[in-house]
Amino acid sequence: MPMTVSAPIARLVDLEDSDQDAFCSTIRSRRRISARDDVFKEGFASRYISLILSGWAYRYKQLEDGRQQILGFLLPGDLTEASPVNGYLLDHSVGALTDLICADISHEALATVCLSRPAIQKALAGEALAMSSIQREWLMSLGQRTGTERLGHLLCELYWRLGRIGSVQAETFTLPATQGDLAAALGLSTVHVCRKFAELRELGLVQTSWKKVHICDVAQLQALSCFRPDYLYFSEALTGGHGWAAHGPGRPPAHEDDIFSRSNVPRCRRLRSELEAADFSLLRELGRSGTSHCGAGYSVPGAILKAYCQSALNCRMAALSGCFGRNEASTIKI
Amino acid sequence: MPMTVSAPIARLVDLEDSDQDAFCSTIRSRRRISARDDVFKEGFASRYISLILSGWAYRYKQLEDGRQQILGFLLPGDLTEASPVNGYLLDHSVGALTDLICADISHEALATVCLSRPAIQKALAGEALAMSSIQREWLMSLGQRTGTERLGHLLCELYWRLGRIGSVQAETFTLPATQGDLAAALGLSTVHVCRKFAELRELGLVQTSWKKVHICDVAQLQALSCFRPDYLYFSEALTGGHGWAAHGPGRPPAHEDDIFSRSNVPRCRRLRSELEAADFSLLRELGRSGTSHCGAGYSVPGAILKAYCQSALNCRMAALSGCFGRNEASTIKI
DNA sequence: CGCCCCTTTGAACACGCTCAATAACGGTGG
DNA sequence: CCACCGTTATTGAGCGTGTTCAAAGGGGCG
Repeated sequence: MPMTVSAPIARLVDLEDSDQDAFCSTIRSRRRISARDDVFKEGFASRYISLILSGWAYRYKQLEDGRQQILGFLLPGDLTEASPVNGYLLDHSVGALTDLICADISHEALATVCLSRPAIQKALAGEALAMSSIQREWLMSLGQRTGTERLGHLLCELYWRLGRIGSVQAETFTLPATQGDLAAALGLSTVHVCRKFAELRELGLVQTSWKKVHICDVAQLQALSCFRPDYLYFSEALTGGHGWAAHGPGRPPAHEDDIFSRSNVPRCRRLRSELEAADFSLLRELGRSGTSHCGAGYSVPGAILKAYCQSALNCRMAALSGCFGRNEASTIKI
Repeated sequence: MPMTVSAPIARLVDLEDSDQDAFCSTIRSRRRISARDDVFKEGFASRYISLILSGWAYRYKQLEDGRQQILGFLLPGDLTEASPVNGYLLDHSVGALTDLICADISHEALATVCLSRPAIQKALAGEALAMSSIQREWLMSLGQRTGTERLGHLLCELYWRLGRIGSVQAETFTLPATQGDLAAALGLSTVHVCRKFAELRELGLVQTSWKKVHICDVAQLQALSCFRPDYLYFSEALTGGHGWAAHGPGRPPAHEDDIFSRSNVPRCRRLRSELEAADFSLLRELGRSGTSHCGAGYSVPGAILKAYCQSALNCRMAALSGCFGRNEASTIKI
């Protein structure tokens, strides 16, 4: 079966090729879902399990009066459910945070494969364990952690989970969730999430720009949030790996074939607003100054700028590195 | 295998006799655990699953600085885990809220039985589903519900779950958790739980006395708490049964062979403090007044008093009905 | 009888919320 | 290239829910 399917699941569960093939054979069809549409709706009977191939989704529940709680985020490679039980009524909905592509797996096919492939059965049980564990950690957050800790903890969780699937570069990742979404997840108001983001920024722990989050000091952010990666059940975490180092260089870069690429298009205005006078003098050294179509600015070879950003000499600019297109050879105009 | 084992599991999962026997054959040993001791400790490898035979337990997690969050309550008939995955490190602890008796089940034996008994496999999957669903509902509570709603919702959850196993009589159940425990579960302070209990009492929705909770108006309490029993995955709930009526008369009374019986010993002082002048005149009609060993008081045949209380003519006294010993023939001295 | 745990109550305070206004940004159509 | 629109982010002020600290009372249990 197609590469694009086996890639996400391979990252998640360490299956052999033959098991991966068996798993992929259970896929019935693929769906493309628009951002903010529902993948599954509460109250409906569960008819199949979906594997997220690209994009983000979120589990949520709603009260009659409209209050909404996000119960967890689903990243590429995640399953909407981890046990092939057919027909029960869903107690929560799953919505698409971004446009997304997912593969639908019938319960029956998966159950059958589980019988002949104990490795898959075990992988699913492990998935269920991890999902459940993350839910418990969220309970811990909502019940005991302060606003700052909650936000920091969520960022750490996403940092690790995204790192696992190769979607963190230079300590920076894309966060398609709005502050309103984060508020619904953290049990806070939108305004408060904004303030807590500002606090983390002032502490020098994170930097944000246009749906990108840069973690300046992972260790310190984790300490502040009482975050310990054990509960995610990553082998890297258990063997003492720490942060980026554990999933960095060795892995292939993320295969961004989803809608994220849309927000990767560099926008002149956005980039320029992030830069200060000091940065422009540095840029002048890197490239050749000139006048771009965005007005007065600088044309810098993408590869050079990217290398410069990733050197992390300038922390704030590193946060921008994710904004550049994948084609490093092209010239970036700023 | 012994009745005392099959009874709780039979209530939980609707298994045939032969399946129940198979399930019971997986039980390795029984343990007796003192209140506030741990059944399982976070960080240790999972070596077996425990079935609670009597008493209450609770899942919890702790932060380094001591903050503690209760993640859920385990009632008689509940399993500490619902998937026979061996050897992973536990991400949370399970503590004994009361003295408790539990049966230990080895992962291997259970996994083997699951292969030959699909009904058991399915029952376990259903258990996992229900546990997970309750966790999600708790996330909803902690994230979105106000203090009053949270407390009300928890009481409703316990009312239904206890009713399912026959531990609710006359809309009244034993609640061994202290207000401090409830606070740790609801993400509130002990003081606030106390105040919210007072609020529910003033609203005439519940009544409390010595570890007993009486729900005066289930429907109204559920409405106040945005509680809908669907998520518990009880067939009674799904078929439209409502409250006590669904699990009442037909079922055998709870077999209270646990430490709850300790708090069932009627204490003169306690009972008398709950009564008012009007009650004493009623008591005089029911029994014969006299002088008990607790000072001036009344001797009332237990059966008569119990019947009186259960008639629910006097709501407040109904709350006391659970305080009487099981031997209805004996005379209660008040 | 005395100790200790649990509950209850009061007062001051803080975290987080609501309301409201403004700014920033992306997308769209002219 | 620009103006406009809807969404998202930011900031301020006032307020309310829930917290902390402290003290007193009730009840079980040794």
